[in-house]
Amino acid sequence: MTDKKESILHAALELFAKDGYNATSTNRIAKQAGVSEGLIFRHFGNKKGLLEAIIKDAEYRIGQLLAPVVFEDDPKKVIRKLIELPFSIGPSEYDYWKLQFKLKWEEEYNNPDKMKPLVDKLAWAFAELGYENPEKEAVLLNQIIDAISTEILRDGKAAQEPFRDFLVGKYKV
Amino acid sequence: MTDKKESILHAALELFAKDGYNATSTNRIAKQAGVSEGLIFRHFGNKKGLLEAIIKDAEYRIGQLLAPVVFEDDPKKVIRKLIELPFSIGPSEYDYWKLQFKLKWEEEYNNPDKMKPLVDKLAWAFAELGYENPEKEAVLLNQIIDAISTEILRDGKAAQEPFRDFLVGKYKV
DNA sequence: TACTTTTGTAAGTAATTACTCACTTATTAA
DNA sequence: TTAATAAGTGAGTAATTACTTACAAAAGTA
Repeated sequence: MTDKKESILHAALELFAKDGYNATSTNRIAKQAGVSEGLIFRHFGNKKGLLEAIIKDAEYRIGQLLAPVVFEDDPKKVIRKLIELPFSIGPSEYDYWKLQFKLKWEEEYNNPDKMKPLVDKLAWAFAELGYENPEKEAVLLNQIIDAISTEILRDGKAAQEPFRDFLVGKYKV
Repeated sequence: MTDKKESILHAALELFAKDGYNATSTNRIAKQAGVSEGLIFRHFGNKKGLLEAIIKDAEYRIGQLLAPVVFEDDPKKVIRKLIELPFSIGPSEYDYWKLQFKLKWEEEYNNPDKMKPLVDKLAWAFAELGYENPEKEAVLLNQIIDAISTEILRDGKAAQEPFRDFLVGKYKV
């Protein structure tokens, strides 16, 4: 991976996350990356190819972030770690998440099964803890974390901070 | 409101909800509405003006939908009615909701206080029912309903149906 | 060294974009 | 009836779009 190729990926991620895929022209990406516009097409074929490269990257990073939850063996800790997850995201990763959430509404790039390993692990944890409907509890908590992450990305961590303890208390983890 | 003006609003809503604001050209809107492109600008000034007219309309409809919850006086019924709300949305209203959710990520049109009256009512209901943290419970349930609505818009009601009873049971309403 | 491949650029391209303008037709008001 | 306003059209426009191409520099390889 050359420096300029990385510049393109970085600039495009930032702009796609801020303004959206369609509202971002390859011209602006090239300018922000400090490269010629043609280089985008040399490296990624077309604009969609650039988006797909970014998505691949984002999925890898999200996988890395979820790993400590999915590979945790103590059911209580599984739940606690997930609740704390959105608060542990560094601002440098914000753009990856923002793009991820925006793409949820672009049918072509929405992959509902992406979170399945996590939800499965949660269901296991809730089952271990004797919950009556572990699968539904799992989906529900996953949705809650999703919603909190959304709020954090929009308004920052501070406003959501009280929720961490509230949830930890509610689930007794 | 003339017929053609309404055609424009209807076509634009459909296309904005499906493909997004930026990916929808005024040319396509005019074609789908069966009017000349110039008429869009006669009625709405510019493309943004058209979007704003649709948003105004959508906010009114969402207000109408929330009214039965906000003006309910029995705290248990407040919660129950909110849980059942996303399942009572008619498919004819789907486009309004889809657009609403998509715009959440366009900073210019995101209005976080839109749901405040609802969350306040929920907080009141939870307080009446003796919950320890009524405000947080309110925000949490609001987020859950938000997430369920999102899923319904993407995959249909059927897949989310089991959650209605699950939540009604969980909140004992 | 000499040759090949990769990386990079600048100047194009045709198509599409949001929007304007001169004009006609319909509706309303005096 | 007539005058004024509103609704509607179709053919423009300049700017922007994603993408191409011809070519040069750099890097890798023998």
